[in-house]
Amino acid sequence: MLHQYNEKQVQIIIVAERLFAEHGFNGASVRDIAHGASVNIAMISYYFGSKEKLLEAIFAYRIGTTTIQLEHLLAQKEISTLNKIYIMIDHYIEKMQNNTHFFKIMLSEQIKDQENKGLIEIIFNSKKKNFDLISALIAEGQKTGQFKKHIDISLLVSTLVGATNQMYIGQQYYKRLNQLEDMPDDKFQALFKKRMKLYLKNMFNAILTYEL
Amino acid sequence: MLHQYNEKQVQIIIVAERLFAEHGFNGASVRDIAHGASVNIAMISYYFGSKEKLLEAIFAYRIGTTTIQLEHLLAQKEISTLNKIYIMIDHYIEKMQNNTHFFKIMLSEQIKDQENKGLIEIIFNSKKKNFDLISALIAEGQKTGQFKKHIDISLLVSTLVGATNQMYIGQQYYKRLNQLEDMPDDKFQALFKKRMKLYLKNMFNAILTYEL
Amino acid sequence: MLHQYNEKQVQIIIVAERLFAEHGFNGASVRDIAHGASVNIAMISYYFGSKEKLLEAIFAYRIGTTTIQLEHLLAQKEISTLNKIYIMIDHYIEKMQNNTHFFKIMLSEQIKDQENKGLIEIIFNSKKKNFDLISALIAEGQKTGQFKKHIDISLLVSTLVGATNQMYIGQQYYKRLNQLEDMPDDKFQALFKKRMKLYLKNMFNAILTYEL
Amino acid sequence: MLHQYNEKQVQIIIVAERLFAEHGFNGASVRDIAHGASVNIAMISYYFGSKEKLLEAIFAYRIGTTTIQLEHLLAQKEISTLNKIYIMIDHYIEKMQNNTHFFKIMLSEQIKDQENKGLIEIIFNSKKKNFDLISALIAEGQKTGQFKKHIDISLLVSTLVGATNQMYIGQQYYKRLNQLEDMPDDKFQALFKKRMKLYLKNMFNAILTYEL
DNA sequence: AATGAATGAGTTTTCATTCAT
DNA sequence: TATGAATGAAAACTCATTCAT
Repeated sequence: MLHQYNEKQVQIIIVAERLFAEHGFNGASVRDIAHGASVNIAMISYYFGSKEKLLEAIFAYRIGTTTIQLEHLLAQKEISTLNKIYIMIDHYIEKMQNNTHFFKIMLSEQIKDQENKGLIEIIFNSKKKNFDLISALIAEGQKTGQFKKHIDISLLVSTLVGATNQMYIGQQYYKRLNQLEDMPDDKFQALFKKRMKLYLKNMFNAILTYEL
Repeated sequence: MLHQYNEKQVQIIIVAERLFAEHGFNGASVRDIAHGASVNIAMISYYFGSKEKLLEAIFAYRIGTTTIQLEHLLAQKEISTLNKIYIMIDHYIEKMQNNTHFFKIMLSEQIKDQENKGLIEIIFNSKKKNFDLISALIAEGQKTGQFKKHIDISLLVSTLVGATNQMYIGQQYYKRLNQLEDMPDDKFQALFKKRMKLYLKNMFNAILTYEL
Repeated sequence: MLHQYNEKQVQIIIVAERLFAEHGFNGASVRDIAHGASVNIAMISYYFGSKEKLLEAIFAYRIGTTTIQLEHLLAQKEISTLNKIYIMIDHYIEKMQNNTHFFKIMLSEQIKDQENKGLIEIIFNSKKKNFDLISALIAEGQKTGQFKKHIDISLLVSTLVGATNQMYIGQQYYKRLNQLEDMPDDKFQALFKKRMKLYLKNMFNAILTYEL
Repeated sequence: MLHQYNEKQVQIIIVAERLFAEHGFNGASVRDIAHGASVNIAMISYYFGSKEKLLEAIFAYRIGTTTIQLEHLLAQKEISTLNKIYIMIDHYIEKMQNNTHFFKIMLSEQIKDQENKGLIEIIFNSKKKNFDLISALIAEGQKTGQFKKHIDISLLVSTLVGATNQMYIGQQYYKRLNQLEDMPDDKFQALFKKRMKLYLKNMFNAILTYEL
């Protein structure tokens, strides 16, 4: 299951991830990836079999390491359910920021009509894990009466994922629409992240607790 | 401003839109588009100049016709502000469903590092319109005290757009996660749309009115 | 023999001549020519039959009008043979300067392996006329003892044509090699022409009169 | 500086040189060149980067090896200045005959409005070398009083180059104008070369020594 | 007589992959 | 194990010409 990639393979994966994110899967050429990773062109076929398999390798490399730590975090008893939601939001945003490239690829691949069956399964399993994790969390909150009944978990997850992605993708537009173009980029990033977190927490609080 | 495309040009645009959505911009070849539209390959250069320009034409074709009707709808006096929000949500979902391909392309192009400056402007202008429209709406609700203060419009729009997109994109996963695989597709679609609309309306109600 | 070209045809010929000279026959496209002449693309095939025929038309247009005036000039009795040579040189240089484009095309077409049989004949006839004209002139000079015997007329003509062409083509190199780059272009042109004429006259004088 | 081309690259260069000479740069297709050199089409991009770069490679390949031997020849002390001029003429004609294709390309590229800046420099440097070499030679002759004063070296070189090129290019016309069409081609070639050499030597003798 | 639309064959270049070593 | 060389297929685009009107 857990592939062990050697140094050069990881090098290739990192570069490929960036180029796939920046130009799309078809827009990034094996040549460019090889050049970016300072390896011979033939190495990509040699190591991964094909360009498609390289994409899968990226998923295998990134997805393996993710959910576990969150699981542990959420298992802790002394934290309130709502705080766990907040932690999850923070966690998601941080993870997205640290894996921008991968998040973009993941989104891109979901948009397309996926010819690649392998990826569909990988993505489904990842979603399933999130779904189960959050289901448990919501159930916990509902049992204590903190959260309202009848919450569509799938749509709730889509809300978190979709809203966050969209915010992140639309960062530059946010800058312009809110006249923050003069702010230096690192300052803006910090401000933006703060606002996102606050906004999403308020939103989830509202969604989960406010009954019409 | 408003390009008038002839029958064959529209034919090409429709096919290109579908193929760009299904395979990405670089994944769809001019050859395939020409074949799909039953025109000679050279016609695409002849009519649009280049593949990139064809993409821009798709945007020009789709974006021109959109916001106007919504503007009129929201201008009506006898509808309550909250209902206008609901109308907007319905409108967005319907529009998305009727323009799936275009929505996917739009999202795809936002994900990539946009080399195409023309598109960035087109997308920005579209976002600006939505932003202004919703800003006015929210302000209206705030003035009457229905909506809470301090709402980040940009993030709110991102929430609508992102959540809806993500739901729509993840439809097939939704089906599997909620054990609806046996339901015929048209029935599922109807059910899904109903749930989305309901969910989003509740969500927006909560977001806009619930003060911590 | 003498085609009569209408206004639009002449327009096309002028533009084609320039573009063929600047980019070569294959480097200049019918599209560019049509655009440059502000006519419909189809007009070129319509008027001339094909791109190749257009090239022939340029030759027909340019060659028809040339030698006659020189013939008259050289027929005059009161001018000395050597002065006639000088007149011919001046005439050739002026003609070249006023028909740069055509001269370039003519040279270009001679360089290539000529697939176009029509052109070969046209060029041959033009050469034949020059040959005959100069033969008569030289014979005249030889009869009076002014010119030396045994002059290879073909090579002599090649010398005039080739040297002048080469000088003209290499103008910019001349400028740089002789450190005249700061001189304004019109001044340089005048100087260059003056030098060419003087040089060639001296040269021909030497060639024709100096016996080892 | 001096590129080292491998066997296949040289193969391509030789074929490209011929085809560029015969049909012009734009008239010769990469496909034809590849076919002529019995290599895969992609190899041309692979080896040279592009068609234009291939043209530059031809220049690099041909120009590197030329002037050196002439320099040595002219450096010899025991040969009279005039004889050096004769040697130079013989040398130039032989070189032209052995590099017909390249000479044609060189001329072609000078005729066109050169978009290719690289080539301009290459050609200029080559001209500069010839210019310097001949300048020294002429100065030598002038010092001994053999040659007349005030000789425009640039125009003199143009005369040699232009006249010789023009003669060579107009070979077939020469044949017809001098009724030598029945002579077998190899015999004609030999005769023609002999006549050219003799003619040019006489001409240069006259030009350099005959003062009006 | 004149032309906008259309076309098939052509262009150069790049692609992901495989081969020979 | 690793790689420079090589390749066939495909890419987007342009070509000169013709068609329908």
